[in-house]
Parts: sequence; structure tokens; C-alpha cells
Amino acid sequence: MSDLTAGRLSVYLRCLNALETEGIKTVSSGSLAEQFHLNAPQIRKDLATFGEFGVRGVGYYVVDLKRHLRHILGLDRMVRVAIFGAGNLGMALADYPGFRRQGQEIIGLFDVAKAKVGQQSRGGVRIFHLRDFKKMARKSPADIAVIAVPADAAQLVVNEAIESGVRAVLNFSPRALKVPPAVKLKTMDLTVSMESLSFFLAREDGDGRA
Amino acid sequence: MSDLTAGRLSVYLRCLNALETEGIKTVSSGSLAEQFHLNAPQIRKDLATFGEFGVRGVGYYVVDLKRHLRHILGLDRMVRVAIFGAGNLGMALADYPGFRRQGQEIIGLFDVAKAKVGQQSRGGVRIFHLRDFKKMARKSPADIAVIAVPADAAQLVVNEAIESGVRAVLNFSPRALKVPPAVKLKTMDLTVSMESLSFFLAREDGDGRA
DNA sequence: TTTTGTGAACTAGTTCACAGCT
DNA sequence: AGCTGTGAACTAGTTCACAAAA
Repeated sequence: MSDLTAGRLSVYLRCLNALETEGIKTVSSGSLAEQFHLNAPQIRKDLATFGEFGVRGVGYYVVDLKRHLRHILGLDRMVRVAIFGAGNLGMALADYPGFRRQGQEIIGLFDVAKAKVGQQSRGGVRIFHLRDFKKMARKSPADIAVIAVPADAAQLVVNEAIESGVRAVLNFSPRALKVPPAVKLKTMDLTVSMESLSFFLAREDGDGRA
Repeated sequence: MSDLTAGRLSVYLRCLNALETEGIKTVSSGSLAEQFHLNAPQIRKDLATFGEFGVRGVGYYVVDLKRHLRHILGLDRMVRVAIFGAGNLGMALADYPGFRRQGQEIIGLFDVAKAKVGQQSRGGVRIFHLRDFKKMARKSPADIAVIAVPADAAQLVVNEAIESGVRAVLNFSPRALKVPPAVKLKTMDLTVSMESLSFFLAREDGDGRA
């Protein structure tokens, strides 16, 4: 199943949360699509991949579908997240509200700077020495590693993380990391994103439309 | 031209920078692909869209291709970036090394919190009041808005930014923003990324392979 | 001989149209 | 009547194979 589908499921879940807060009990793919600017047949197709969650003539029961999605996304069991790099970005991610939702637990920040180890983020996530990760992971393994270390250290750190049992990596460093095929890698490259936008601006101005 | 292509061009540029530092003068699509785990025909196709930059039998001249790519990506003229939201994330982005490369200028952080206005990030990016953005933009307009404000404020802020002439938006808030068709929007949703990874972990464990 | 540039084949992803439940 | 689930049509994106150039 594709990366794109996974992303959309997460979006649907967020929409359902909003609807539930509004006290809405049931929703059709059409009204979901309209309210959140999505595509109705695609919603149906995405959901139908995992089961028949809807009721013809009615739509989907919000609470029901939410439960299904949380299960499909693996959020009904705790996912343990370790953040590597306690710099500006790592600290910001540790305290990012979306990263401490129900279903995800941040076990700590890991860094090599002596001055940082023992401190904690504003939100209360503790900073450990990188070398202690292996030990901690042995007791209870981390599922996801977030890489927020400088580019030069990224590959080294990701290797260590994987050695200690991490099976998915969210990479914020501007490097193409090598991971074994069994490990899922997702890179969020801020530089690339910025330059893509710059590219579209350049196109607009330059491509002979004025 | 597609988003994916734009992203790859940015990656190619980064590779070329690395090669130049190593003192390499000329490179073929094949060796580029091998060194950086890319796909050779795709590199050629991507580049060929914008001109004939290569020399048959030789490859591409590193310095030459770099210059072309910088031009295509619009990095040969200054791109002005405004960051909205001086929270953890905004501050981290302001000081992110990849965001202050040659070709991009961060004009400031914009927030509404009185306590923050007048301060500056560790890296020296100044924090202004949101209401001063319009005025500043009138003098010299910002090209890209980075949205790092809380979800509830995101749409409001992006509207203001666009009204003041911003033509591209990098959105870090967990909201689907509405922008006019002429404005380029790129959303980096941290929650969605995390949940996608969780999804793949759940699949691995559950889909009947043990 | 080497390596580009590119049409043609292929693959993945999206949209559509409608049969089939409720 | 209303809305889901889905095969079939379409679109976008990638890979391949090779002719053309240096």
C-alpha cells in the first residue's frame, strides 16, 4: 500500500476528530470531501481497501470509522518515538503538540553534548546521552527514530538506531540516508521544500507569460 | 512541471555541490546515480526538460550544471522568506542552516505575542509584530511565507500573507489551507508523517506474516 | 566508445460511472 | 432515494532501449 494512501488515512482521521468534536454522528464520503476539500471516490477507495466500513444509503459512522482508522494506523497501541539531536529543531519537535498525541510516546531526546544531557525540553522531554540509547532500547525498544542531528552525523546515528531495533525513521537532515529494506524511511527535507517553492516562483516570472 | 521533479532538481544541486567540493569537474548521469542512489535515466530526463546541458560521451560539467540548476530553481536571485510564528518551531526554522543558504533571505519572524516582539532568535533573526508585516512587505515584498503558527491561526495568517503579495507558502500547521490558484502551497504535516510511519509498522506486524 | 536525449513501454495513482445494498 | 464499493477509463510518472552526437 502506498505512502500517499497512508498520508490520506491520517488526514481522514483528523477530519473525523473534528466532526466528532462538533457532535456529528454520521458522515458521507461526499460531505467529507466537500468540507475538507478532498475527493469523494478516493476516500471511498482508500477506506474500502481495508474493509467495508460504510453503510450504503447512510455513510460512515464517525466514531466507528475513527476507531477503524486508529487501528489501521497503528495508533491503538503505543508507538515509541526517540528524537536524535537536541538542537533547535529536535527540541521543537519534542514539544510539538502533534507529536505527543494519544498513540505516540516520546521516550526522550538523545544528543552527545555534555551540556545538554540531563536537561529537558520546555515541554518536559528529557535529554539523554546518545550512548545510553542502546541500553534504554534494550529494556523497551523504540519504534520510530526522528533524526534531527547535523547532516554529517545523520547516517551514523540512524545506523545505531536501527541496530537497536528501530523500524521506521523520520529524517529531517538534508542527506539521503541508507537504511535496510525492512526499515521504513521518510525524509522531510526543508531545503528541498524551500527550493521547490523557489522553483515555482521562478517559473511564474520567467516563462514568457508577461 | 511536477512537484516531484522540482524536488529532484534540488537534490541534484546538492549532489553537485558535494562533487564540486571534492574538486570533481565532470560527472555522468550514471555516476551521479550510483553515488547518490538515484536513477540515471530520470536524471537525464529531468535535466533535458530545461535544456541540453550535457555533452555526449562526456557527461555534465559540474560547475556549468550547477549554475543552470541554480537558475532553474530561481536561486540566482534573492528569494525573500517570512516566517510566521515565533514559537519553538518557527525559531528553529529561522536558525535552520538550510534556510539561510545563498539565494534565500529570511526577512524576519512575525508573531503577535508582545513578549516576543523585539527579541531575536539565537541566530539573529529579528521578531516583529504580525501587524507590521504588511508595512514591511509594501517596501520590499516577501516571496515565501513559512507558516509555523498554531493551527487555529494558520488560515488567517496565510490570508494576510497572500494579501501582502506572498506567492508561495510552506505550511507546517496541521491544517489544509485554502489559497488562490496562483499561490503555490506546500504542506509539511508532521503529524501525518508520523502516522504514516506508524501505519507501516502496524502493517508489518499485523498482516499475517508471523 | 562513451554518454546524452528521447520516444515508446510500462507502472502507479486518480477519477469516473454505475451496479448493488440499505 | 441515497450512498457505498469497485471495475474500467484515464492521467501522471517512471523506466527502458536505442538512435544521435561528441
